[in-house]
Amino acid sequence: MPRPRSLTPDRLATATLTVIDRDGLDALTMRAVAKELGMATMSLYRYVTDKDELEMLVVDHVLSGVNLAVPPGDWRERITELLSRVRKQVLAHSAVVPLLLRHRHSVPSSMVLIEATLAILTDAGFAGERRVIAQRTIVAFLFGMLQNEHYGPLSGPGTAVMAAQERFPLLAETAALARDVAGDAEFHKGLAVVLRGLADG
Amino acid sequence: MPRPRSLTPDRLATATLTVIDRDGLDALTMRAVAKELGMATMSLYRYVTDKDELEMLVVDHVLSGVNLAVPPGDWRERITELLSRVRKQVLAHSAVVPLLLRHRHSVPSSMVLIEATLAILTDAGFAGERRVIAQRTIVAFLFGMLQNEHYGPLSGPGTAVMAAQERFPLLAETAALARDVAGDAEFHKGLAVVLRGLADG
DNA sequence: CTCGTAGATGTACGTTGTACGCCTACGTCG
DNA sequence: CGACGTAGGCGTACAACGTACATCTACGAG
Repeated sequence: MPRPRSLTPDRLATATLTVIDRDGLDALTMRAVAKELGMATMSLYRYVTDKDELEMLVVDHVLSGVNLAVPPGDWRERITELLSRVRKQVLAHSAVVPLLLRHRHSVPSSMVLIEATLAILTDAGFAGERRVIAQRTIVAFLFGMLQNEHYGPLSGPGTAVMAAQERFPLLAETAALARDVAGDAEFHKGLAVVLRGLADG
Repeated sequence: MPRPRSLTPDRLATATLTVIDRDGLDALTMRAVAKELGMATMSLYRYVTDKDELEMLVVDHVLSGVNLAVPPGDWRERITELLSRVRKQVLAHSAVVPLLLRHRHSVPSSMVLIEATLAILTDAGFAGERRVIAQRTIVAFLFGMLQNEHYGPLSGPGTAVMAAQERFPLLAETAALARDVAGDAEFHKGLAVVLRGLADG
């Protein structure tokens, strides 16, 4: 009846994502988002109950950008395609990774994502507890790997430090090798391991 | 020469962990830790440069509690034993999980843990890039699964919500099944999948 | 006993999330 | 077409946080 809303959840999520992408996660404050939208800080609270809900909006927005319609084919290729799309979408906004890890269980789009994964698995003959384990293992790998890539990329300084550790010879040797492994290759080869294990189970 | 230090890093980490275990992660403030130690807030800064370093101290302390001397035997059993110990140790302080995810790449004890894993893998004949992938995949699984268990345990309310989703039939069916899967079983069966995939590679 | 050094502390400031109360613009109804 | 009630928008204010800074103090070495 009264004054209409001037913001959509999507617009709010987009503005928040803009702030994060431009200035980093530390710069994500209610004041910064409000300024980005050209409105007063407290006005945001007409749309979210607190900052956590704003963060969930962003996470949901990012995950919603993934195209879930993977072409038919071998189930392993389909899972690989789906997860690659998620990874690509996430890496396009890498500063949101910490938020993703925290809120992925609470956003609607993650249910959509899980349903898509389960559809592929079901098509491939997975059922019952075996499907539960498959689903959870795949998701654990996906987000574990995103975490690896975000906090400790093989090409990053951490690997260099490890390569110089005389106290840990295997670590040093492995880290030296790892510096030449691209993130893409790491992800796909790791995923291949998981999928092979699923196929043989 | 002058006044000796009254705190060891270990004592600082223990006090911090006490606060976290007792009052939760939100209650982790410099003031709370100082009170726990019976000293002034600013005194902590003689031992850490900022709060992040305090958090790393805790993470390192927790991971250091893992006994890395796994008995000889089949490499898959050895990896399973090692990861189970890490998991057990972490679940004994489950409120630190978010800190663990954030800081695990920056603490010394994680290098020790990686070295131990690499030793088992090397014994089993893993080498070169294959060992790099194996290591990273195992770690991704471990922390991805801990994340799963912490933020969205199969026995938790999230699963109940999913089981009631009419819009997502597969999700609902799978979630209903999942409620009966214990965390232990989930972890071990998922790990078995990963290890099988590694063996066949 | 004295002294220099580094540990311990108290105060204070800037930043954050957000509770609260007021003002205002709009859709609806007379 | 005008008055009204409702919900959106906003400004102020506050408590809690991390931590910079200046000061005081207790100890080991001489």
